[in-house]
Amino acid sequence: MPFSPVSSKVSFPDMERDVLQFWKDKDIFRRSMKERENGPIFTFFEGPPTANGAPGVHHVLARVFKDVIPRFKTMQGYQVPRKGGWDTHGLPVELAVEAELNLTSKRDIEAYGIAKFNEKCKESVFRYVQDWESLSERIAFWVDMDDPYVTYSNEYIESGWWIFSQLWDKDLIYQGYRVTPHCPRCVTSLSSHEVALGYKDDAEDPSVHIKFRIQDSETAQKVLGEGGSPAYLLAWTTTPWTLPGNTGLAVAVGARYVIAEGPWGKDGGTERLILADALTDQALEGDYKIVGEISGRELVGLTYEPLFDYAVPDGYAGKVVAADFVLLTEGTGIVHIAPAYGAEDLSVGNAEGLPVVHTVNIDGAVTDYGGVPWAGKFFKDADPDITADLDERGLLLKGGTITHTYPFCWRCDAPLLYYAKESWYIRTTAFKDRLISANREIGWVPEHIGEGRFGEWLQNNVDWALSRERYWGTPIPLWLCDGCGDPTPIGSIEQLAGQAGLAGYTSDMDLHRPFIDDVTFSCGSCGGTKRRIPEVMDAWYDSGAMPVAQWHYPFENTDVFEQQQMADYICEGVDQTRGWFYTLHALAVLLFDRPAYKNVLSLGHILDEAGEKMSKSRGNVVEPWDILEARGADALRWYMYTASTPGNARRFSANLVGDTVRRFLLPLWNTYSFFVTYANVDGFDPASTPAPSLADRPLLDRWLVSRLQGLIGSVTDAMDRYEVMEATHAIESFVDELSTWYVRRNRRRFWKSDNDTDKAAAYHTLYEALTTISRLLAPFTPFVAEHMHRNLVSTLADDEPESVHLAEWPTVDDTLRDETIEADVRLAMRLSSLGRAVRGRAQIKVRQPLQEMLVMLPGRADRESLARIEDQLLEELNVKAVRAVDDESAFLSVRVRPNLQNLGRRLGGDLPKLTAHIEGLSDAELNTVAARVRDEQSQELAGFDLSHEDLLVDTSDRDGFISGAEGIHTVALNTEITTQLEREGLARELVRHLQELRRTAGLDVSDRITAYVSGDGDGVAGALSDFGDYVRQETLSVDILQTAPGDGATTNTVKLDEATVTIGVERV
RNA sequence: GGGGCAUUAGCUCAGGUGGUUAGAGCGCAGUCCUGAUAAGACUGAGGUCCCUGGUUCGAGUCCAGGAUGCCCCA
Repeated sequence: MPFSPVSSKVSFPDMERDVLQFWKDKDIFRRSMKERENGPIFTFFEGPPTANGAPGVHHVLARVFKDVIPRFKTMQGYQVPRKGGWDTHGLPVELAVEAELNLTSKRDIEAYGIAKFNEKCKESVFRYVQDWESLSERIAFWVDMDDPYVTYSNEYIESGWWIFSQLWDKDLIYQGYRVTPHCPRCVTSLSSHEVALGYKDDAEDPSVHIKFRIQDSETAQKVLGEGGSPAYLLAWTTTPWTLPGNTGLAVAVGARYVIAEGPWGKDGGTERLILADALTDQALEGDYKIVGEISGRELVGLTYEPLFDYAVPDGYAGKVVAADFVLLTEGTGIVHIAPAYGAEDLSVGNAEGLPVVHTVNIDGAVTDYGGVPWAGKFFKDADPDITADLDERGLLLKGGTITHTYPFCWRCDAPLLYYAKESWYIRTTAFKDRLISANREIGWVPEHIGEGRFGEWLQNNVDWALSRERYWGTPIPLWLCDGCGDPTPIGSIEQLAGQAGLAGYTSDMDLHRPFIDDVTFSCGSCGGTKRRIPEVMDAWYDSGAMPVAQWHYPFENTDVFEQQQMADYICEGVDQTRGWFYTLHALAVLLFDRPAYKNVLSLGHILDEAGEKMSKSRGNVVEPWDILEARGADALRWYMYTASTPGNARRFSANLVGDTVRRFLLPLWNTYSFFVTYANVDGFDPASTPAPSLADRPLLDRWLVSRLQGLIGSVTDAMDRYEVMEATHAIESFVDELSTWYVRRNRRRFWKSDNDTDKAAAYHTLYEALTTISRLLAPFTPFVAEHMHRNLVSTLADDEPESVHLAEWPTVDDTLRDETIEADVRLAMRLSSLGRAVRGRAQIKVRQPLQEMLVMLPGRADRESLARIEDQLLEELNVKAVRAVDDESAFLSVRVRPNLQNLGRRLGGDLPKLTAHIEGLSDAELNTVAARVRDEQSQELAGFDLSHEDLLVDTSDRDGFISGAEGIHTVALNTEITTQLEREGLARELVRHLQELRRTAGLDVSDRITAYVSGDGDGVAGALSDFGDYVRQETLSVDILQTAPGDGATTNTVKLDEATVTIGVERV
């Protein structure tokens, strides 16, 4: 027995566990890389997960897509190193530990002790590492986990330092302001997630319209024209406390503004106000008139007197600037800008050179500038004082209150303020154009992300705020002199150790806070002491540094780094667009002037069965382990690949994965099991049974061989384009045709008793298909592919690879392709389907033979095909003859239509003329036209010269005929049943019952029997007299006795053609 | 508020470059097959391709606007 038996009853999870054990025993993963050592390198970057939480289904999604491409490339001969990694730093880790320790603020953390706190963080990040590793193994995600990079290691940090010093040397690091949501009571920044927790819809705030007096200037005169009364810019705000920090006003350049004149002076005198035309009704009351009109563009560049002079630089004049966020739906179309207290304010301010002026301390108290009466008050409490002061000075147009949405601290309920803090930046905007052009070198799947989400993001690039006032992260390697402020960036441990006057350093120290904070050295310029700035890096910096830092470059592994510095392929969820995809890209462009990766697959999110986001709070999270236990990893993987375009969000449930098993894995397995069962019965050994040459094989064999070559081509092509779904869909339809057409149509060839060339051809053909499929499937469903390969290939010959994952990817042999045969079989399938439909409509079951099927085919090629597929149709549809007819007019009416694909472009607007002409033709005329088309002759219609390809001919049923048509093909059945046909039908019926009885009797398929048939009616006797040999042959009956069954027989009573018949079988 | 995606059969989803009668799986109804057999095959019903307008001889497909849902960023 050449092959291990394969039961059609299979537990995929059990089978997979065996395969896993085999991989482990034989070290297949490592060998799959080792054996390609001399192949070209295909570089994959693993985006590191954080192991402080358990992996979920969405991680499985990412990991199976990460896995499939490297497996494919490995089989193509590439060496695909896959270094694993762990992301270990960052705010989420800190927040989890904070919650665990019941700490609620940075003050708490510092009281607890940074060293102890960071120790807890470090412990927590590998809490679920076991889960991650076992899940990865179970789903066959092959990645090197023996030597992963870990972002908290000193080596990794040191590489991060090196990158920092490189950027510093290129003058790409600077200190600036960054606006963050800030709680004045907790004295801490909040993450966006925390901010989202604390919004209140019913916050009541002041709503004030403020007048900014325009300074006299040439520009002002030109814009405003002549006018005696003072002119003001009118702005609106809900945060009067920010007004002392105002350094600019923003307008919309495209909008129309007006000059309104009215009695708005302190003593009722006439004043002129400028505001957006669209908002005059909303903002102004009482008598006023419009005296002029100005475009927003003209306003830009005007200057105005600051409302308060105590905080702004001496002699500073406010500037009118352009901004795209100015709304014309509320306010005045002129927006008050305080760069210290708003993110948009700050970005406009940075772009326009507006100073950042703080008037509130970090604890929320108004700064004491000496003499401000409201100094020291809580910032919100100063609103009335400020408003009153402005009113006093005639700068308040109107005051009031508004109820709107405002964020509060989710912990202490204090109103948040958006507060500009000093922060360290990477000047990515200096490379904006290069970031954009480098992006064009990247292959995005789906394509739209590159131009859309990612491209837009790069277009709107702002400098990367690098520093975090936190604890558990890569310390920023910048030391400043406490005397003169002179900076020293540190690019390596060696450099640090070599500093003069070094203190607090030991060679084996942990580079994290707080230890690194104690390392100081002397300032070369002034003799002062240099201390590290307290901030740590944004954790995204770590992940973006991964191509460099995973190798501890440039301190080690320079050769490896140079080989693998640019990824051929990366893959993550779409949420990484502005995360890892960006930080990789930004650092690569800034450091190396090239993209970090050549191809990127961006995956959509996983939703639950109802289309809702999966989350713990909703309780709709599907556990990957449950599915793996029930259906297996191949099923889960195949579902991920086939269910939807990878970039789209997809719904997910255990049921959907179950469908995959039924639809794909079981038919595949059954085909495999079928082959093995009969190959073992016949002792078929592919090595010792000579393979008949292709020319000696029947048409269906040549079809399958050709079809298989086509499949290899399309799967390879799709995978080269990273179109995983396209590749898997192609395999799916092949397996479907293999199972439902090839195997079904050829079953007899496998179970007949002669061991002839035909049988050898069948075995070899199916064997080649199954072994090729196992290789094509290896990247997608590595388990079932392995099982098939090992059983069908490895065990037979020592020189065959012992694992499918060590085998080579199949390549197309064009000499085996035959388009004609593929067209033949497509036609056979289509005509069979039509024939069955006709039988269904006529209510004549396939078991009943019929005399004749008429087939009307339009093209010469199809008519030639028919001759080659005739025998398939006879058998499949159980008819005695298939006849091609030229003239279907007896049972069909003809329809002629213009071929739009040809004529649309050629005739354009004249097309309706032709359509109308054809519609007006009589049946006879249509038949003439159709006949010419069929003979492939050209003709003239409605004045147009038309070739046979310009017209399409098809048909529809006439009353009283049973026929079926699909597209251009039509079949009709002769439904007359003669006595002979009826007897043959009965014989087949009898065979079926006897076969069933054989099975009930538990007989082996090769057992010979005596059959008994007795009962009333002479139909059966007639059938046996005409078709007794046929029945004997089919049922392996030595004798058919028309008597009551003997004692040893298994019997049954069945209805045969109205008659009741007792049948029996007995082994001889 | 900005950007991106999605919306196609009861459900889950496919549908290069615009082209004739819009497909698959599941479910449903019916039938068949019977040496893959607690499997399998086929047929059928089922569609306002989210809405409105535009471009075009022709729009599920291209353009504009809108609706709903999701994601990212404010």
